[in-house]
Amino acid sequence: MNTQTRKQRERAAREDELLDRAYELVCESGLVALQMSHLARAGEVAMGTLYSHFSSKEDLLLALSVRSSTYRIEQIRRAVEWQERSRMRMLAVAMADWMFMDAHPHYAQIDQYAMSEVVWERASPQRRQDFARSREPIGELIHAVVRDARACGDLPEASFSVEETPFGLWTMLIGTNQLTHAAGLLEHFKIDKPHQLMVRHLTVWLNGLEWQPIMAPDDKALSDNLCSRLRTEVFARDT
Amino acid sequence: MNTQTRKQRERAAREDELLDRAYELVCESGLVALQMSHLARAGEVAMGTLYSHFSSKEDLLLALSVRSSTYRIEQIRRAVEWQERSRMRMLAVAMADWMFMDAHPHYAQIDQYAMSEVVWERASPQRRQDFARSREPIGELIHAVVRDARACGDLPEASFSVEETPFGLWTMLIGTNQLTHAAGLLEHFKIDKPHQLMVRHLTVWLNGLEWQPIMAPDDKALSDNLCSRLRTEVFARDT
DNA sequence: GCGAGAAAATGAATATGATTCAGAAATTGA
DNA sequence: TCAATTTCTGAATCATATTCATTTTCTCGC
Repeated sequence: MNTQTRKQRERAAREDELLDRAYELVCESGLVALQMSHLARAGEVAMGTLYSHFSSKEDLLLALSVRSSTYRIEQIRRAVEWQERSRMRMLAVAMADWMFMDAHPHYAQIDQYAMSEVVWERASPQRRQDFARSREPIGELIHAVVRDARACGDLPEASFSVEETPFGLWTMLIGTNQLTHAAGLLEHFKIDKPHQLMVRHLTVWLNGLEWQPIMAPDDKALSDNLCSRLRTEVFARDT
Repeated sequence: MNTQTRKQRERAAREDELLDRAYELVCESGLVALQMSHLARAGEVAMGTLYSHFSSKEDLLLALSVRSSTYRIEQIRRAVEWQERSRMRMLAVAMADWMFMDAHPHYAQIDQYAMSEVVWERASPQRRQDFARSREPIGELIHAVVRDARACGDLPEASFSVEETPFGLWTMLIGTNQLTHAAGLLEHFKIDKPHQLMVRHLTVWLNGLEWQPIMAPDDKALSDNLCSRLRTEVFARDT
């Protein structure tokens, strides 16, 4: 435990502190209004120090997105560890993500913005790699569910590799999130509750994969029931 | 045909001209490098004139996205008018969109960026409405396919309304596009050809809807065949 | 504990680029 | 033709991200 590491730890702690402050600022006045000088003031550091942590504003935003992974992972882990059949757990993963975004709309917004090429390209390569790595555990958790499902025969062997299987879920989650952020657009197309609708389409998709037990996508009671069970059994006592 | 309308037409023509130039600039040096002053120079107008057309840079970007609708619609119309069973046409819609994005990656990028809250919020309310309206025909085209499918019994009556039915397709398209723009991320998760993979997941989803005739998602030959038939029969002689 | 050298922090100055607006030019209508 | 109105102009302004010459703090051999 030499000096070097202590310094590094302190530095990491401050970076975390700065990200906390940045997130607070976003919550207070919105992502559009986030300014580096405000963050420097809020974090009680000079501009130069701020820039020694984040190579650009975009780098900071991607760092925020990296940070959100921790919370997401925690939610998803609970969903995956639920004592239920694999298909329910898969659906729970989607709900976990949704509940995360519902509880932290600003993270949802930042995540979406960070993945636009404009931000992605201006962030440092290091940060981009951090981002990819920070999401790895989510992949692993979900892949484990796929493997379980295959092992117990709930999910037939298909041409999809384990890695390819969750792609449909992933794109629906991201697509729904993106549509949600264009205020007024979904209303225009008579889409009322995008997340609920997404869950129904996920049910359709799971049926298409022949993931047992097959469910009726119009079983609203089941979906509501699942949702409330998740809230009480899996995500109890959360923010 | 009084003076007023002629003037309005001229104004609209210039706006179109400016959008042409803006798109060219994006193609030449990228979205990140797009500058209002460059556009003013390229379009041979003063800054003030530029701002009389677009209330902000973000407004311009959303206008570009609106403009891309025209091209998208043309592609999708062809797909929808294809002389095939409804399910094939639905898949063709997705491919049309993909082919559009493949042929115009910069529009794909702009569309995605424009739908981030940061851009969306800073664009004028008028432009946002224009955007929603510009996408309406796409909705109508797709809804027509759903109605056809229902009418001829290819798609069973389900709890989804006609408007709700394409949501799964829509989110997969948007989600795939977004993931594609975060360079390196998909590679990190061992996803090789996102668009092809998306088509396979769409097949799964269509199967889940019980949209006849049911197809095997792993039928690579079929997917490739569909793709090449589309190219020759539907989108022949395109950019 | 002391001081030279290295590392880190500072924030005023700079740079970039979006946006404005007072005046110039063009158009309209009597 | 010309006063009123509309449109256009681009230099000036403003907002902010980013830099870097100085100052401060830390490290370590003596």
